[in-house]
Amino acid sequence: MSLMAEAPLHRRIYAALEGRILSGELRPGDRLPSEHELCADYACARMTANRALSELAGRGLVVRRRRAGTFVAAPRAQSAVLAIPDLEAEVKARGQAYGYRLLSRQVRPPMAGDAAEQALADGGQLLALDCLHSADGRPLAHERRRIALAAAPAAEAADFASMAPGGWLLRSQPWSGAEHRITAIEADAALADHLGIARGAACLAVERRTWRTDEAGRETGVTHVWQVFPGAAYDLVARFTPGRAEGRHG
Amino acid sequence: MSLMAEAPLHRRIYAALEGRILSGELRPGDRLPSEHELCADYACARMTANRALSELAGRGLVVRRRRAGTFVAAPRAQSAVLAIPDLEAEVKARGQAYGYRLLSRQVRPPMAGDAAEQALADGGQLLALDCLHSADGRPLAHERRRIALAAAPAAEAADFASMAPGGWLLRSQPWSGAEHRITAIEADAALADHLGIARGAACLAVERRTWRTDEAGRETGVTHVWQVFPGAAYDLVARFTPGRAEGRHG
DNA sequence: GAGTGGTCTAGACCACTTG
DNA sequence: AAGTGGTCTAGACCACTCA
Repeated sequence: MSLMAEAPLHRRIYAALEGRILSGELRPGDRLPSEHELCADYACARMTANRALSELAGRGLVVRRRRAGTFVAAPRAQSAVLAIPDLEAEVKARGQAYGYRLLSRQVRPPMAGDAAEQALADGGQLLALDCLHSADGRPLAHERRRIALAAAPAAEAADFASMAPGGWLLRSQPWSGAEHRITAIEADAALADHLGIARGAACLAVERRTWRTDEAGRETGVTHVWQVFPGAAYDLVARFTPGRAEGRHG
Repeated sequence: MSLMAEAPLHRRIYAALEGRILSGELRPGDRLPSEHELCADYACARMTANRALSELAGRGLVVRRRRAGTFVAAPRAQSAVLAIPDLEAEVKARGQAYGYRLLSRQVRPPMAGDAAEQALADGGQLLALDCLHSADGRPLAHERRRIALAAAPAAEAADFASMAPGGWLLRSQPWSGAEHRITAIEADAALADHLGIARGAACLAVERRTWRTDEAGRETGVTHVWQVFPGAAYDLVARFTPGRAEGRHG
């Protein structure tokens, strides 16, 4: 029935096995055909069958064990690909006018009581920015940004009065890992004022920590940001598939 | 210096190239060595170099174009792997006592005004559940669950008075895709009562839609759930790496 | 001990695309 | 037209581990 007969053989094998797993015909713990059996079934070389099975394993749908065989992976994990967009690109992609305003800028050492700043700067200087993003003139997010100047010295000369730090960092600073924390908070007086909402209104807060790993495997903090969105104005959307998360960005 | 000399060759090639990208030595748009050049550099067969480059492409770090070559991918996308755990497993993993209570259960057709229910049931019957999850006796989440009985007929006989529907569905119902929507809301009177918080308090709301794709590529809705967490009691954490998202679930 | 997956080789043909 | 990646073959040796 399918018009996909032109697909590469390794992909057809992959798709056939994936279909049997996703449909429930093969259940967690069930054994898949061995590479040898697939070679016979599809009249192909072992590398071709291997590639299909390896890709299933890479996506977490199956587990491969020497001597034992290939098995459908455990109860499918709940992991999702969450798109956390660059705000400027996101707003423009929706056809709205993007606005940006720098509220404050300081170069200073980390504050004594702030563990996050201490961890980021590790004794060095910090660039501390507060700024506001808007879409079609309506406040979209308040951003509290900290950049470790030891890791990104060029940030000190960058013109963050006219350019949001997120996009600049993304374009110019390599990074190797990051962590998000998403939570709901109530707007305090300052946030309510900046975002034009009632004090106590529910907001979505996204905290992001970004680091770089050097050759020796040591992690160096690059930036730390808290973005707060009015709850009514912003959703985060995540798509996911069984097993290891998979998705396109863009 | 590294003690990783025992790693497979394709992985060493992969790691070397990944390091040059993540360190910033190779910048977006830069060209990587061709497969032929890597063969010469590492004294290996072309398939081995191909595997390293293919894996980089699979993770979104590079883009490969015939005749042109392999290039560092565009400005690294902001996509993260978000772990959205099965609540029971998550609570128990934290060493807390998990509690579950069914608040209401109905088998009925979709409600006239509810587009989400219409889309899920498509004329068929619906199992509508409201329930409450708790950790160490404190309310953790209110769950409003809808299950399409056409897609999961076994749900009608399942004992959701003593067992949360999420885990049962995950274990017994195959699925092929899902979508999350995360937002901040203020607790209404009923939510405040169930969760033991003040009316108007900020809450994290996670809406999840899960579907199954059949052989013909048609999507059939399986379940739709809204989970609401007290903002102060729950965070979602996402980890990510440049390019295509990658992560472990567990 | 036998069968599995993990890796690798040294070729091959093809499609595509770009210089 | 030439060089690139995409795919595939028909072998090979090894490590592991389960029966």
